[in-house]
Amino acid sequence: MCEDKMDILNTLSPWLGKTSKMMEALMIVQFKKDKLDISVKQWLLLKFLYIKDGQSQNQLAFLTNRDKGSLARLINTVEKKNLIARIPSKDDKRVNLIYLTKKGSQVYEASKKSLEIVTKTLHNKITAEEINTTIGILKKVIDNIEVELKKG
Amino acid sequence: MCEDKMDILNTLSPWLGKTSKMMEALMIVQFKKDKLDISVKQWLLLKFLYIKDGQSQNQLAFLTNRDKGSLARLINTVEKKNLIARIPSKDDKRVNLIYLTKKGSQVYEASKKSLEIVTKTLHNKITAEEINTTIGILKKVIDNIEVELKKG
DNA sequence: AAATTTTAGTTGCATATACAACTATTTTAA
DNA sequence: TTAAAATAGTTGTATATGCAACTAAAATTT
Repeated sequence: MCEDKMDILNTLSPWLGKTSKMMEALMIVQFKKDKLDISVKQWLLLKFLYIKDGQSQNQLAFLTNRDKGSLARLINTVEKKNLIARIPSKDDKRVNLIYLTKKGSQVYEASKKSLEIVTKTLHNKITAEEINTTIGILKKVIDNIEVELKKG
Repeated sequence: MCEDKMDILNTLSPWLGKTSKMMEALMIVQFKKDKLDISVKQWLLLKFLYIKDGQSQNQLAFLTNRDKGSLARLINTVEKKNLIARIPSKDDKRVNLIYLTKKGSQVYEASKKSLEIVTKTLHNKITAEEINTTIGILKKVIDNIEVELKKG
């Protein structure tokens, strides 16, 4: 049956990349239609802040799976657009707490409508069970990698 | 049952990104262990050329799901390492045909061992059927997006 | 055959990323 | 309590990406 010939790197991996890229493209198209001048990565940052305001850069780097340096620059970009603000923590002078500005909050609220449309497109002919199944398998892949990377 | 609350953007999407990122990290670690001085994107380019040598930049951009400008620069980087060479096509003076150099071929051959190790790690507790299921669902997502993007 | 359109590739610009070296501050240990 | 180690964030460097404007060449129209 040749089941052992299956190879995640040659089969699954390209589809993961393509799906991510196309989902991002679709979101960008919708954001542009709705006159939202933000990228998907910027949007994701707003989303985490909308859920919980005043998080440190470190926490946000963890949540967004990003290098802290990379996150610092993403924050620079979004801060220049006046969507977020860095407020130094009083408890720990090393820490910046990041807050949504009024404008940032408004932009995120506005993005919800765009995302609803995108979500509707994505879900055609796909069940919640299928999504859960997929996530379960991806978690197993991630777990395998984490175990391996911890070995050193 | 709340099945209708499922949302690909909030649930599946982060896992796609995280899995891709971690697979890439694992490959980089293995490449470094094996003294291979290439990135995963560079490796992918070599892979497509190893399968079929002498492809145009346009073809390679399509295969790797990249913008042609982005691919041109990726080729610059890999060409500087003397792993590939641009050869102007004689039939069509606009076209560059990209060939693996001897060194490029050797590097790709060497990478196979690294990839075998990575593949072994990834496949722990995962069946071929699960991989196929996942790919099937991702294809449905991609199909939904393609239909939507073609609408304009 | 000349004019137009399409195609292949390059380049400028903005965004995004990882890694490593660095500063400043806080925590832990001696 | 001073020295060492850990932590938060910034910055330099290299890689990578998309979009749009551009050049050169080929294909199509007229």
